[in-house]
Amino acid sequence: MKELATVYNPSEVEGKWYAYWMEHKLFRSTPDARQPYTIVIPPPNVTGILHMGHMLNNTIQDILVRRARMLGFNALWVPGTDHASISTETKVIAKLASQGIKKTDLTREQFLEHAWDWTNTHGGIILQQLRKLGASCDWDRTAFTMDESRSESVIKVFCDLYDKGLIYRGLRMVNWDPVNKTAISDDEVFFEQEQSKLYYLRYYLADGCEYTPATEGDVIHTDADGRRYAVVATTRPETIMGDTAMCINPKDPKNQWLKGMKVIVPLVNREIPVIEDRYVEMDFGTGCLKVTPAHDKNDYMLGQKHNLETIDIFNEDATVAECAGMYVGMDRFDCRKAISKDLEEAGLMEKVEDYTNNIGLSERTKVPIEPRLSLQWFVKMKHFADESLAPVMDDVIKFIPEKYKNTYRIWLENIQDWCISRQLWWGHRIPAWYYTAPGAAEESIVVAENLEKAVDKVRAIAGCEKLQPSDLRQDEDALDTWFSSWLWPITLFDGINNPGNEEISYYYPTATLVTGPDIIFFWVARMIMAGYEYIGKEPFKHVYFTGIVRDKIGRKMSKTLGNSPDPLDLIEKFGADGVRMGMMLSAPAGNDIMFDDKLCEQGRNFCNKIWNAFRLINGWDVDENASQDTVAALASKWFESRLSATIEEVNDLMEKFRINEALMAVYRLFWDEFSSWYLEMIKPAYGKPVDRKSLDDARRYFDALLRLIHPFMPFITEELWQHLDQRADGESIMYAPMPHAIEKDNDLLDRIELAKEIISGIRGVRAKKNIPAKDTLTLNILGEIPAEIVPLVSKLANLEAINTKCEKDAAAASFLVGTLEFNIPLASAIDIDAEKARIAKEIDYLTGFKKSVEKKLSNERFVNGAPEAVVANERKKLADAEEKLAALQATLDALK
RNA sequence: GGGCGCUUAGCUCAGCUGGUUCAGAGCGUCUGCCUUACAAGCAGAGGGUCGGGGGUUCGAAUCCCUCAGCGCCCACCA
Repeated sequence: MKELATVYNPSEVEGKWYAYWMEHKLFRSTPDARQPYTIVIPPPNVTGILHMGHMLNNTIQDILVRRARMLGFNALWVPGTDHASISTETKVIAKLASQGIKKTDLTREQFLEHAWDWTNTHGGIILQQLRKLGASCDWDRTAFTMDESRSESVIKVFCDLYDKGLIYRGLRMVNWDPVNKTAISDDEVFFEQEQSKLYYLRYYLADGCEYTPATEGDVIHTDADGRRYAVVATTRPETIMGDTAMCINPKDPKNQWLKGMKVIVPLVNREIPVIEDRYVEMDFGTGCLKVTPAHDKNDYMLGQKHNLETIDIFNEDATVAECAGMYVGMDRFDCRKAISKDLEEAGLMEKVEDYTNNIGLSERTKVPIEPRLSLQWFVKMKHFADESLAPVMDDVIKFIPEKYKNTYRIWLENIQDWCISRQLWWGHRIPAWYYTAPGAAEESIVVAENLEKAVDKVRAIAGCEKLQPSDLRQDEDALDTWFSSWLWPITLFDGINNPGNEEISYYYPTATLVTGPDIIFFWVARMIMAGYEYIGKEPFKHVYFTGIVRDKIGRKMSKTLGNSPDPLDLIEKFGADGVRMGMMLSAPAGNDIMFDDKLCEQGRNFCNKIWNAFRLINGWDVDENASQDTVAALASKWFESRLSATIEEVNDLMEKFRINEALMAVYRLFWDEFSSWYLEMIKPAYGKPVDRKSLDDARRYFDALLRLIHPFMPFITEELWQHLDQRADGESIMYAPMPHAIEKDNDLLDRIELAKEIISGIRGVRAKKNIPAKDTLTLNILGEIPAEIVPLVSKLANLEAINTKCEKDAAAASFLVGTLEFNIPLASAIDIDAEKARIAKEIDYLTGFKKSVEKKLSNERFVNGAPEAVVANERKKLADAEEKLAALQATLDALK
């Protein structure tokens, strides 16, 4: 065999094996007789690039898929991308802007052409990057939320829900961006503290209002002319033209006198009623709230509740509208200044205070959001919420970690209808058409999969037989991105267009969804809803929520902070396997991970460890005639059990999705048990050959270890697995079975642990006494150890003799394992004072320990109350302590 | 404001329904080693009264109360 470098070089092998896997279509899955194990990728934004969050997320998915594959499942990981309407449209607009093109100068068709160009050039870069990570996706299935099959499904579902009466068009208060003239979603609004003013405005009682005698506590304002008025505190005086009520808290003692009154909106001189609602905070301002249903979310809620009129006083660009009757055409902020001045001059401004409040700004244009009523499309959620709560609460769909069940439940219990229309072009266009029936005063709506069908539908209506396609006008809006994402696990298998087909029947429900808790509502919950609605089954069995990747001091990774490493640079530096391990080492489910390059370094070091262990085994010459010596035979028997123990542990941990702990278990098995102990046990003397049996055993264990590690570190394990034996072309560790646990010999495991402790004790003496490893020593045991482990201890501790049943030797270095004492006679005299001090210290500790145990045992309530086993155990502790103390005392006495 | 969660070694975290796998792991630190697989390594060592206080119990890192600090989600007071 050819000589291997002492350092593993990932870049030399990773590309090679990925190409090999692709060439032999090893990621490919089609339905067959095996059990399926399916994961659908949370589709990244089509124009996005790989960041650390993706690394974490996709590493986990790959680990799960690769493991399932080796466990004999027909494992499928479906990749794809999301059209991400808002984000992509924003990027395209920005790109056009840099070329001096405004979106408003383009037709919808022209814009979409640019968007598709952009998508096709930048699209899928992220999927290419995933390959560097080793992602074992079935690339032949790569999907896009806006490709033909997915689009068709989305439109079908829209029509279906509309026909079922679950989609409707209605008014809703949206976050309006007056610059882009579009509604934006809540998550695109960010809040900032702003120094603003609180204006106190006079609302005079309307003429003819019966005066209500003041009750105690009433705060009644009267001006110089004796006219009574209420005072309203507002940050937005420019909206008074839209006032349709004043609201007080019915329990507010200050404002009892206002009950049932009407007041006059200042400057506007319109009468509005005083309404009562507990929503109003009595302590804020004067306890009087002006209600402007068209321009505030809560006011809208009040308006609905109390049947108030809604006056929309702003245009799309947030200038004052015609219907306001005054300040028409003025920008909202100019209007605020003007109106404030006019109020002041009219004596209607009581006072102005400085005030700090949170104000919502558009993430895109940084201008304050204008809450605005507009006609939007909605999905009724009640029906869906009812169906999708129980499966999660009953663990039909298991959330990991479980705490998110709560979050999920609370959201569902307070669910609001889902606004699915967006004033965007990039996305699935809403399949609704408007037409005016002959003689009708208003437009009607028809929903259909396409224009042709829409026309057919319209013509079927009496009186509309002669309408032409050109008489129909399609809705301009696009659907919310999530309206395609929520179908993802279904549409990937064509379950909408082709219900009950082989693929959907086989791959659905999928096994595990790996995603972030931030999209539990947007995506996870809605997939569950769609799953039950369209397939009648849950979309996945498990949802594994990852944490957020932060930097090592806990800050979120962000472009502006520049604290986010480029994943590809990391792979370049540490190898994909090293980075994967680095990601996984500190990533318990649901916890944020503090990412540190150091962790990747640890991963890289582990690769190197594996590499060198292979070099060792690989370099041994075999003596075909030699038989296995007792130490190697024992080591082999032991390691088989030790391996099984970890296999069991890993199985258990993986089942609980404690992936980082599983990885750590494997890491320690390989590094400590296999490399530091097993290989040292069987290692032939320098220059000597190894016997055939020992080599075969070692290679067999190494093979098993590679398989155990492969899901975590696919590249190095493939490389070495291929080196380990002659493999046929197309053969891969990817399909080698995951090792199974055999029945463990627990007594043997205990005996070897004892041997290890003795060896460590001897090494400890060497370290303390500065005795080089190559100097042989004699070990005297004041008792016995199992004969079986004697040669093993002798070999690893480099002993020339082991004597049992020895007498105490005052001149020897000593140590205890359990209650058994070991002496090592030393050539040079031991430092008696130091030794005495050490032993005295130990006696001190043990005496204290003994006392506490005795105290416990002399407590009748403990002896009577505690379980038998616990009491027996305490007795043993006491006996052991006494034995140890006696031994130590004897040593101490001997030293004197 | 409502809800959820966290606080254990220098750092990142395990410790399930209270009692030998209860004080653990990895990394880091310290000491000694270039020992012929690996210095990206080997051997050894030190390190925490489990956030503070109180309670329940024979017994509490573990259960209850309380205080302090941190984080997340939702709703955001005009």
